[in-house]
Amino acid sequence: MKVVLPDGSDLSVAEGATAADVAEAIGPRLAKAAIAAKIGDRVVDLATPVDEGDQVAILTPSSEEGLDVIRHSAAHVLADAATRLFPGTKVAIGPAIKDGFYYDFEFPEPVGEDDLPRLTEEIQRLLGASLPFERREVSKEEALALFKDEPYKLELIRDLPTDAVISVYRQGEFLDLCRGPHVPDTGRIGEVGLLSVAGAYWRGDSDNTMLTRIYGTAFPTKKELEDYLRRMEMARQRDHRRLGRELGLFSFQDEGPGFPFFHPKGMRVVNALLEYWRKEHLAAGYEEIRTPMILERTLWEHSGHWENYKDNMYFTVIDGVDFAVKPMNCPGGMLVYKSEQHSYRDFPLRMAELGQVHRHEMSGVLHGLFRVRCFTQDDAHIFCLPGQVEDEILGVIDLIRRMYRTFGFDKVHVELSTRPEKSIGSAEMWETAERALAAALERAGLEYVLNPGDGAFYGPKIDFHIEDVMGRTWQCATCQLDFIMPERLDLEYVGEDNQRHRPVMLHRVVLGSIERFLGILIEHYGGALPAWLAAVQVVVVPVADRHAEYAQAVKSALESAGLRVDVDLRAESVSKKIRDGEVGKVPFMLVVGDREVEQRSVTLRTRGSKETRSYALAEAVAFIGGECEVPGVASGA
RNA sequence: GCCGGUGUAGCUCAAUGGUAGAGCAGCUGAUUUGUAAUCAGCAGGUUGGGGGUUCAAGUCCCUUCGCCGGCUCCA
Repeated sequence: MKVVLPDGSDLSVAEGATAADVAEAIGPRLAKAAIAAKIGDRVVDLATPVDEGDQVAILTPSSEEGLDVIRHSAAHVLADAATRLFPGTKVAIGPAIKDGFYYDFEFPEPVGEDDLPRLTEEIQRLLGASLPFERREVSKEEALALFKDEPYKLELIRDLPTDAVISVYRQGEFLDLCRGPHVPDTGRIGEVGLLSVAGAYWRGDSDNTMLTRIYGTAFPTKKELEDYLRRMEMARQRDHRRLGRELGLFSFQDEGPGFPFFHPKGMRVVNALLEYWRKEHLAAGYEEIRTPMILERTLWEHSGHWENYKDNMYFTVIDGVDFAVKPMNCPGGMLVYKSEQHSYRDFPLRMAELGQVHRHEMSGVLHGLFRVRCFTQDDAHIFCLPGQVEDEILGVIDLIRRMYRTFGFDKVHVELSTRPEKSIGSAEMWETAERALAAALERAGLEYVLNPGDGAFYGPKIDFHIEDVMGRTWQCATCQLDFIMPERLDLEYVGEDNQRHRPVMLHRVVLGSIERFLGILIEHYGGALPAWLAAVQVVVVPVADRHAEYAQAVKSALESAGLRVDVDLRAESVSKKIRDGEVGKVPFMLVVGDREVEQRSVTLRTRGSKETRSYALAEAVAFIGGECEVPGVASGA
């Protein structure tokens, strides 16, 4: 009989052959590397028989799918080790995930990070034993009997549809309910490392039991595992919380959990970022407004926030009247809109607001600048005619992509989120809004993923995810279409027909949260921000005290050009000052000594490079000034 | 919020239940330095807060606060 290989060629194999036989027939090296196979779209065990005409691909650990198989198998070995070391342990689930795997357990005694070395040792012993993975298909009754002492497995089995094929895998002493596939034996898993222990609810529901989750990862070779651990360590080195402190940008205090404090250098960066932001928004036809932090409760009741968002809001009482601290800027922006009459001729009206919002996040989710309780949204509300909606969305998409490219975020992936359970407005309104967003995406030629039920409570949204240098993705920009709040807050405009109409409103952010975006940038650049964003752009390094006066003159010249400059007058060696400048991620350092004083010049050293170059002072100011120029469209000046 | 971990000087970390220490940073002084750490000295602490056990607590117990990791990528 014949099977079809991925390159389209046919391969003859004996009747009753398995995927492993196919691998063998292709070549001994492939057979050795093979860990699973793909028949059609199905990933299967190597022991799976193939049929006449099947599309067969052999999986090795070098593919994503192959890695998933070895990691999922590693999870089973972890469960084997855990149940051996801690008798009485109940097992839950253990899938492969991005970059690794986990397994959830209910242990009879507390198990923590300290137990990982023992578990790792046991895993290594099991890997060395090359225990075969044996698959068996069983009836539901048999499955229930096999797992009678495993409450979580029983729950899973009971939830399976009646016609489901139930398979179990055994390796060593460990039997697990599992769809598979797995590697042929534990000797084929490669190198396994356990990473961390954490709590996790059974099925992610906080009403359920808290289980102990052990995270790990597996790679075909020790080298790859070590590379991975090194990359993790690199990401740890780039942690914005650490860099933020070391670079003196911001801090967190016990007195304000989740509320960041920005220090002078942090504000320099924020202000540079906002300068860029304002340039882009001015050019894109936005006006800027600012609305109050605290507004009356009744407003939030009208807008629907009270009903849908009050668990995340902070409240206060002023002169016996209930007020709320704003968690979003839209109602305030809409009051600005309502403060005067509008004509269709005003549209589209683009009102931006760098609005600081407060949201009561659960204490356990706070995380540096990434998840805070107080942040600045680069918000805007666009009021327009129904017929202008698509063009406005396209304009927003264009602005988002242009601004992201400035930071090297060239890859963007897009999601369209639809009506959530908790929401307001009629079904028709939602349908119209969802269709409009989809249409704009089609016109922009952007591919997107549908994310049902993840929209805001007042309307569907398009989310933009960026990818940083370490391959992590972040949702930042969002563009939401809202027919509902204009209705609830009774917004109007006078149309061409001299009648009153309801405007359509778009909510959108580009950077999302200024604080979070800064955190992303810090990690993306490893603290070495582009010169235009750097808190200190230039350090002037006098060689000896007698050069201090000239160094100050150099500083003044640079500052006159609008640059952020420090001069290092400490009685330290040049080497020490250079080192501190490098550690401080300063883009440019200017060394001035006898030579420079005499020639009215400077010697420039650029961050990360040992090479130096001499400039006349005026040339240096022009050059560095150019390098530090805030990007963006020319403001016309 | 929940589970686990953790909390010692500004930072990174030491200290069998028995006198709280080091490096860096800071300050003072000396040094005047040419591209990633000059030398010396000084100062720095209610060991997160509160309570308890003990002759004795940084260390053990309780409680509270902060921080760190995690809380469906579904056998």
